[in-house]
Amino acid sequence: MTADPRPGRATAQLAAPGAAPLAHRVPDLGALELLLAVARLGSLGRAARELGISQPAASGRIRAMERLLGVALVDRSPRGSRLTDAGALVTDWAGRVVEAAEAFDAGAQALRGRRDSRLRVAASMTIAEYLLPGWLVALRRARPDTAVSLLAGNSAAVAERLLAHEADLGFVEGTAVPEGLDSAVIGHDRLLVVAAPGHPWARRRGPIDPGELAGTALILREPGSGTRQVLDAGLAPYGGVAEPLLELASTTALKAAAVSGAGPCVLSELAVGEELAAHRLVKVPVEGVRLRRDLRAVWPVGTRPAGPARDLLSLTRGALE
Amino acid sequence: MTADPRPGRATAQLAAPGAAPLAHRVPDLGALELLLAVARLGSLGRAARELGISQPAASGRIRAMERLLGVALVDRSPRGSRLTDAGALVTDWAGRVVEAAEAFDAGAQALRGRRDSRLRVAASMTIAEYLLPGWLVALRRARPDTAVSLLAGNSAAVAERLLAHEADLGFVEGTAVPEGLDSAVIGHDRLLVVAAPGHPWARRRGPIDPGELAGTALILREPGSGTRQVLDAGLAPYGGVAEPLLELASTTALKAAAVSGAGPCVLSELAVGEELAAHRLVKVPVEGVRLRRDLRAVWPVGTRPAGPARDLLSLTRGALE
DNA sequence: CAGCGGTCATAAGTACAGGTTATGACCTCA
DNA sequence: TGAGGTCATAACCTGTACTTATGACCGCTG
Repeated sequence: MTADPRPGRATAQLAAPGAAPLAHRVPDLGALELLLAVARLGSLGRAARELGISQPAASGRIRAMERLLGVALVDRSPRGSRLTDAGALVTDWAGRVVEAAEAFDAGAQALRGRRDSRLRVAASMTIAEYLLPGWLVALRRARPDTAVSLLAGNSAAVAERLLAHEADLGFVEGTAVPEGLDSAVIGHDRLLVVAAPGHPWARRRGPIDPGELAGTALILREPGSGTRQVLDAGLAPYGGVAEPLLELASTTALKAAAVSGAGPCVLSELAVGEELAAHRLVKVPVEGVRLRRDLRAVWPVGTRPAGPARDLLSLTRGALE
Repeated sequence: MTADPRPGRATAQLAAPGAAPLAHRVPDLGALELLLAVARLGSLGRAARELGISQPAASGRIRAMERLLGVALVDRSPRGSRLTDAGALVTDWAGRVVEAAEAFDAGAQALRGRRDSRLRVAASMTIAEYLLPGWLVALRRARPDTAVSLLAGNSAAVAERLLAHEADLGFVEGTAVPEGLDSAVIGHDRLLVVAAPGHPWARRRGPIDPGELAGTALILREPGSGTRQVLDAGLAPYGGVAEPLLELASTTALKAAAVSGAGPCVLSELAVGEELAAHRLVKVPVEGVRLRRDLRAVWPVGTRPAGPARDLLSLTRGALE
């Protein structure tokens, strides 16, 4: 991924908010996990046992977390521990962090997976980034001993792996299905125009029209990337996209630039769920242009997905609109 | 928070998947933050400087993370570091964890907030749990030096604080606006029926009807809680809700029980976004009954929200459907 | 009432992860 | 060729989080 072309600028704004690194103000994952266990089991000792640590360790960790947050989290009594009101809130927030960490873990395990793993998945970047981790968490719950390996690349690479029998199931986005593959549409992905809440476009009343979009300098992925192709095609009738404001090579960099207020940006709705919910980015409605593509599961013609591949495929069905 | 009434059972299933605690398989928050900084800045040294640590520390941490994940994450070159393909994937997953941690931090800071803070917010549990952290992250970006304090309770408690001038802005869910308060609807919340993917209801073709829902033993919040009231009211024409399968006092416990397959469960759509996306729970369509309530911002009559309260209020507008 | 089984807290000792500074190797560019 | 950037290695330090051992408290039960 290319470095941000203007290192100092966008960066400073992003790094500003907390000053001190996040890690010093947020308990570590172990502590959050422990808190969830305490909430669920109603006892420090039992929670400790579940996580494989001693009771005093658990006691100390919770206390450290309470000191860090400056709030009592659990009411200790001689017959168990219950969450305080504040503890209930904190526990829910902790749950979201742990869920994200589980998705991370599921993805990481698949990434590390050896060549001889049971289920070998090849997926396009967008799907691998935003959808697969969730599916893998679900798959691991359903089939705990399925080892998955993951290879991420573009459509051509996915097709190549499948046809070489180096992957059992593939996922691609885009309009055309590569030669030699059967496919099933499992969902759709729309491109959104988003901007920081402070940007003029965020305050507009009505939607913008394609001509205006085409005439504005945007923050975009590099030409040739999936999202860029869809945008180019969609805006071709209106003169094509204008010279980009910035061209970045990763979705993360794109979002960081947009959040920092560099300008409006176009990317997959899958990539910005969190940012929209947290109101760090705002959706800008666009009228009269359909920026949308299919998400497909693919496999070599003839070989109906079976076993774990079939399980994973059925998980993805109906998971999306 | 009530402890899970059947400690061993539901627990074992939940704890099973990874065996080893998550924290040992996922890098800590500091490492994830560092990785994001490297991705953004294109250099280990610069990332280290941004986080206030030395360059060798950053180098070592990234290396430790690569060893943990078993994958090369960055390509080091004498003129900077770029992410590998795998690194780009991991960085995106890391971004989601860090985002969740930021929301946690924003909430925690507000919770700890002293009485004399600038903006004092009182909110109902559901809003405090699922929406406020995101808004606070956004608010901190817009107004970095606004200190916020948060008090969570039921509608009556929120009203009390506002009328006693111990809070500047409140958020409540439910149909009736407490006496003496002005309000603005900022969104809606629907109750969903959800079940584990393995549950029979998850495989149904058509929607279930209210009579069947009323006749089935469900996992519910305790009577008197906001979600329970809405459900009771909605199902009253059909004979009211059946004797619950389980009655739990926290949303987290509810979800844990449902995920573990104990049975279908009814809760706010706000609470299950993650679980639905990860396919750990499945939405069960219900026909002919409207389980929905308004989410409102409230303040004492006469006192139009001003200053930071006004900022926060405007953030919430249009953030939801 | 004594004693058992459960809770949590405290204390003392150890191990290691992550930090530091100092230094060196490598590349690029003026 | 030397200056300025990159990253890696080495030796050392420190604090955190763990361990085990113990004690205080509560409630149930014989």
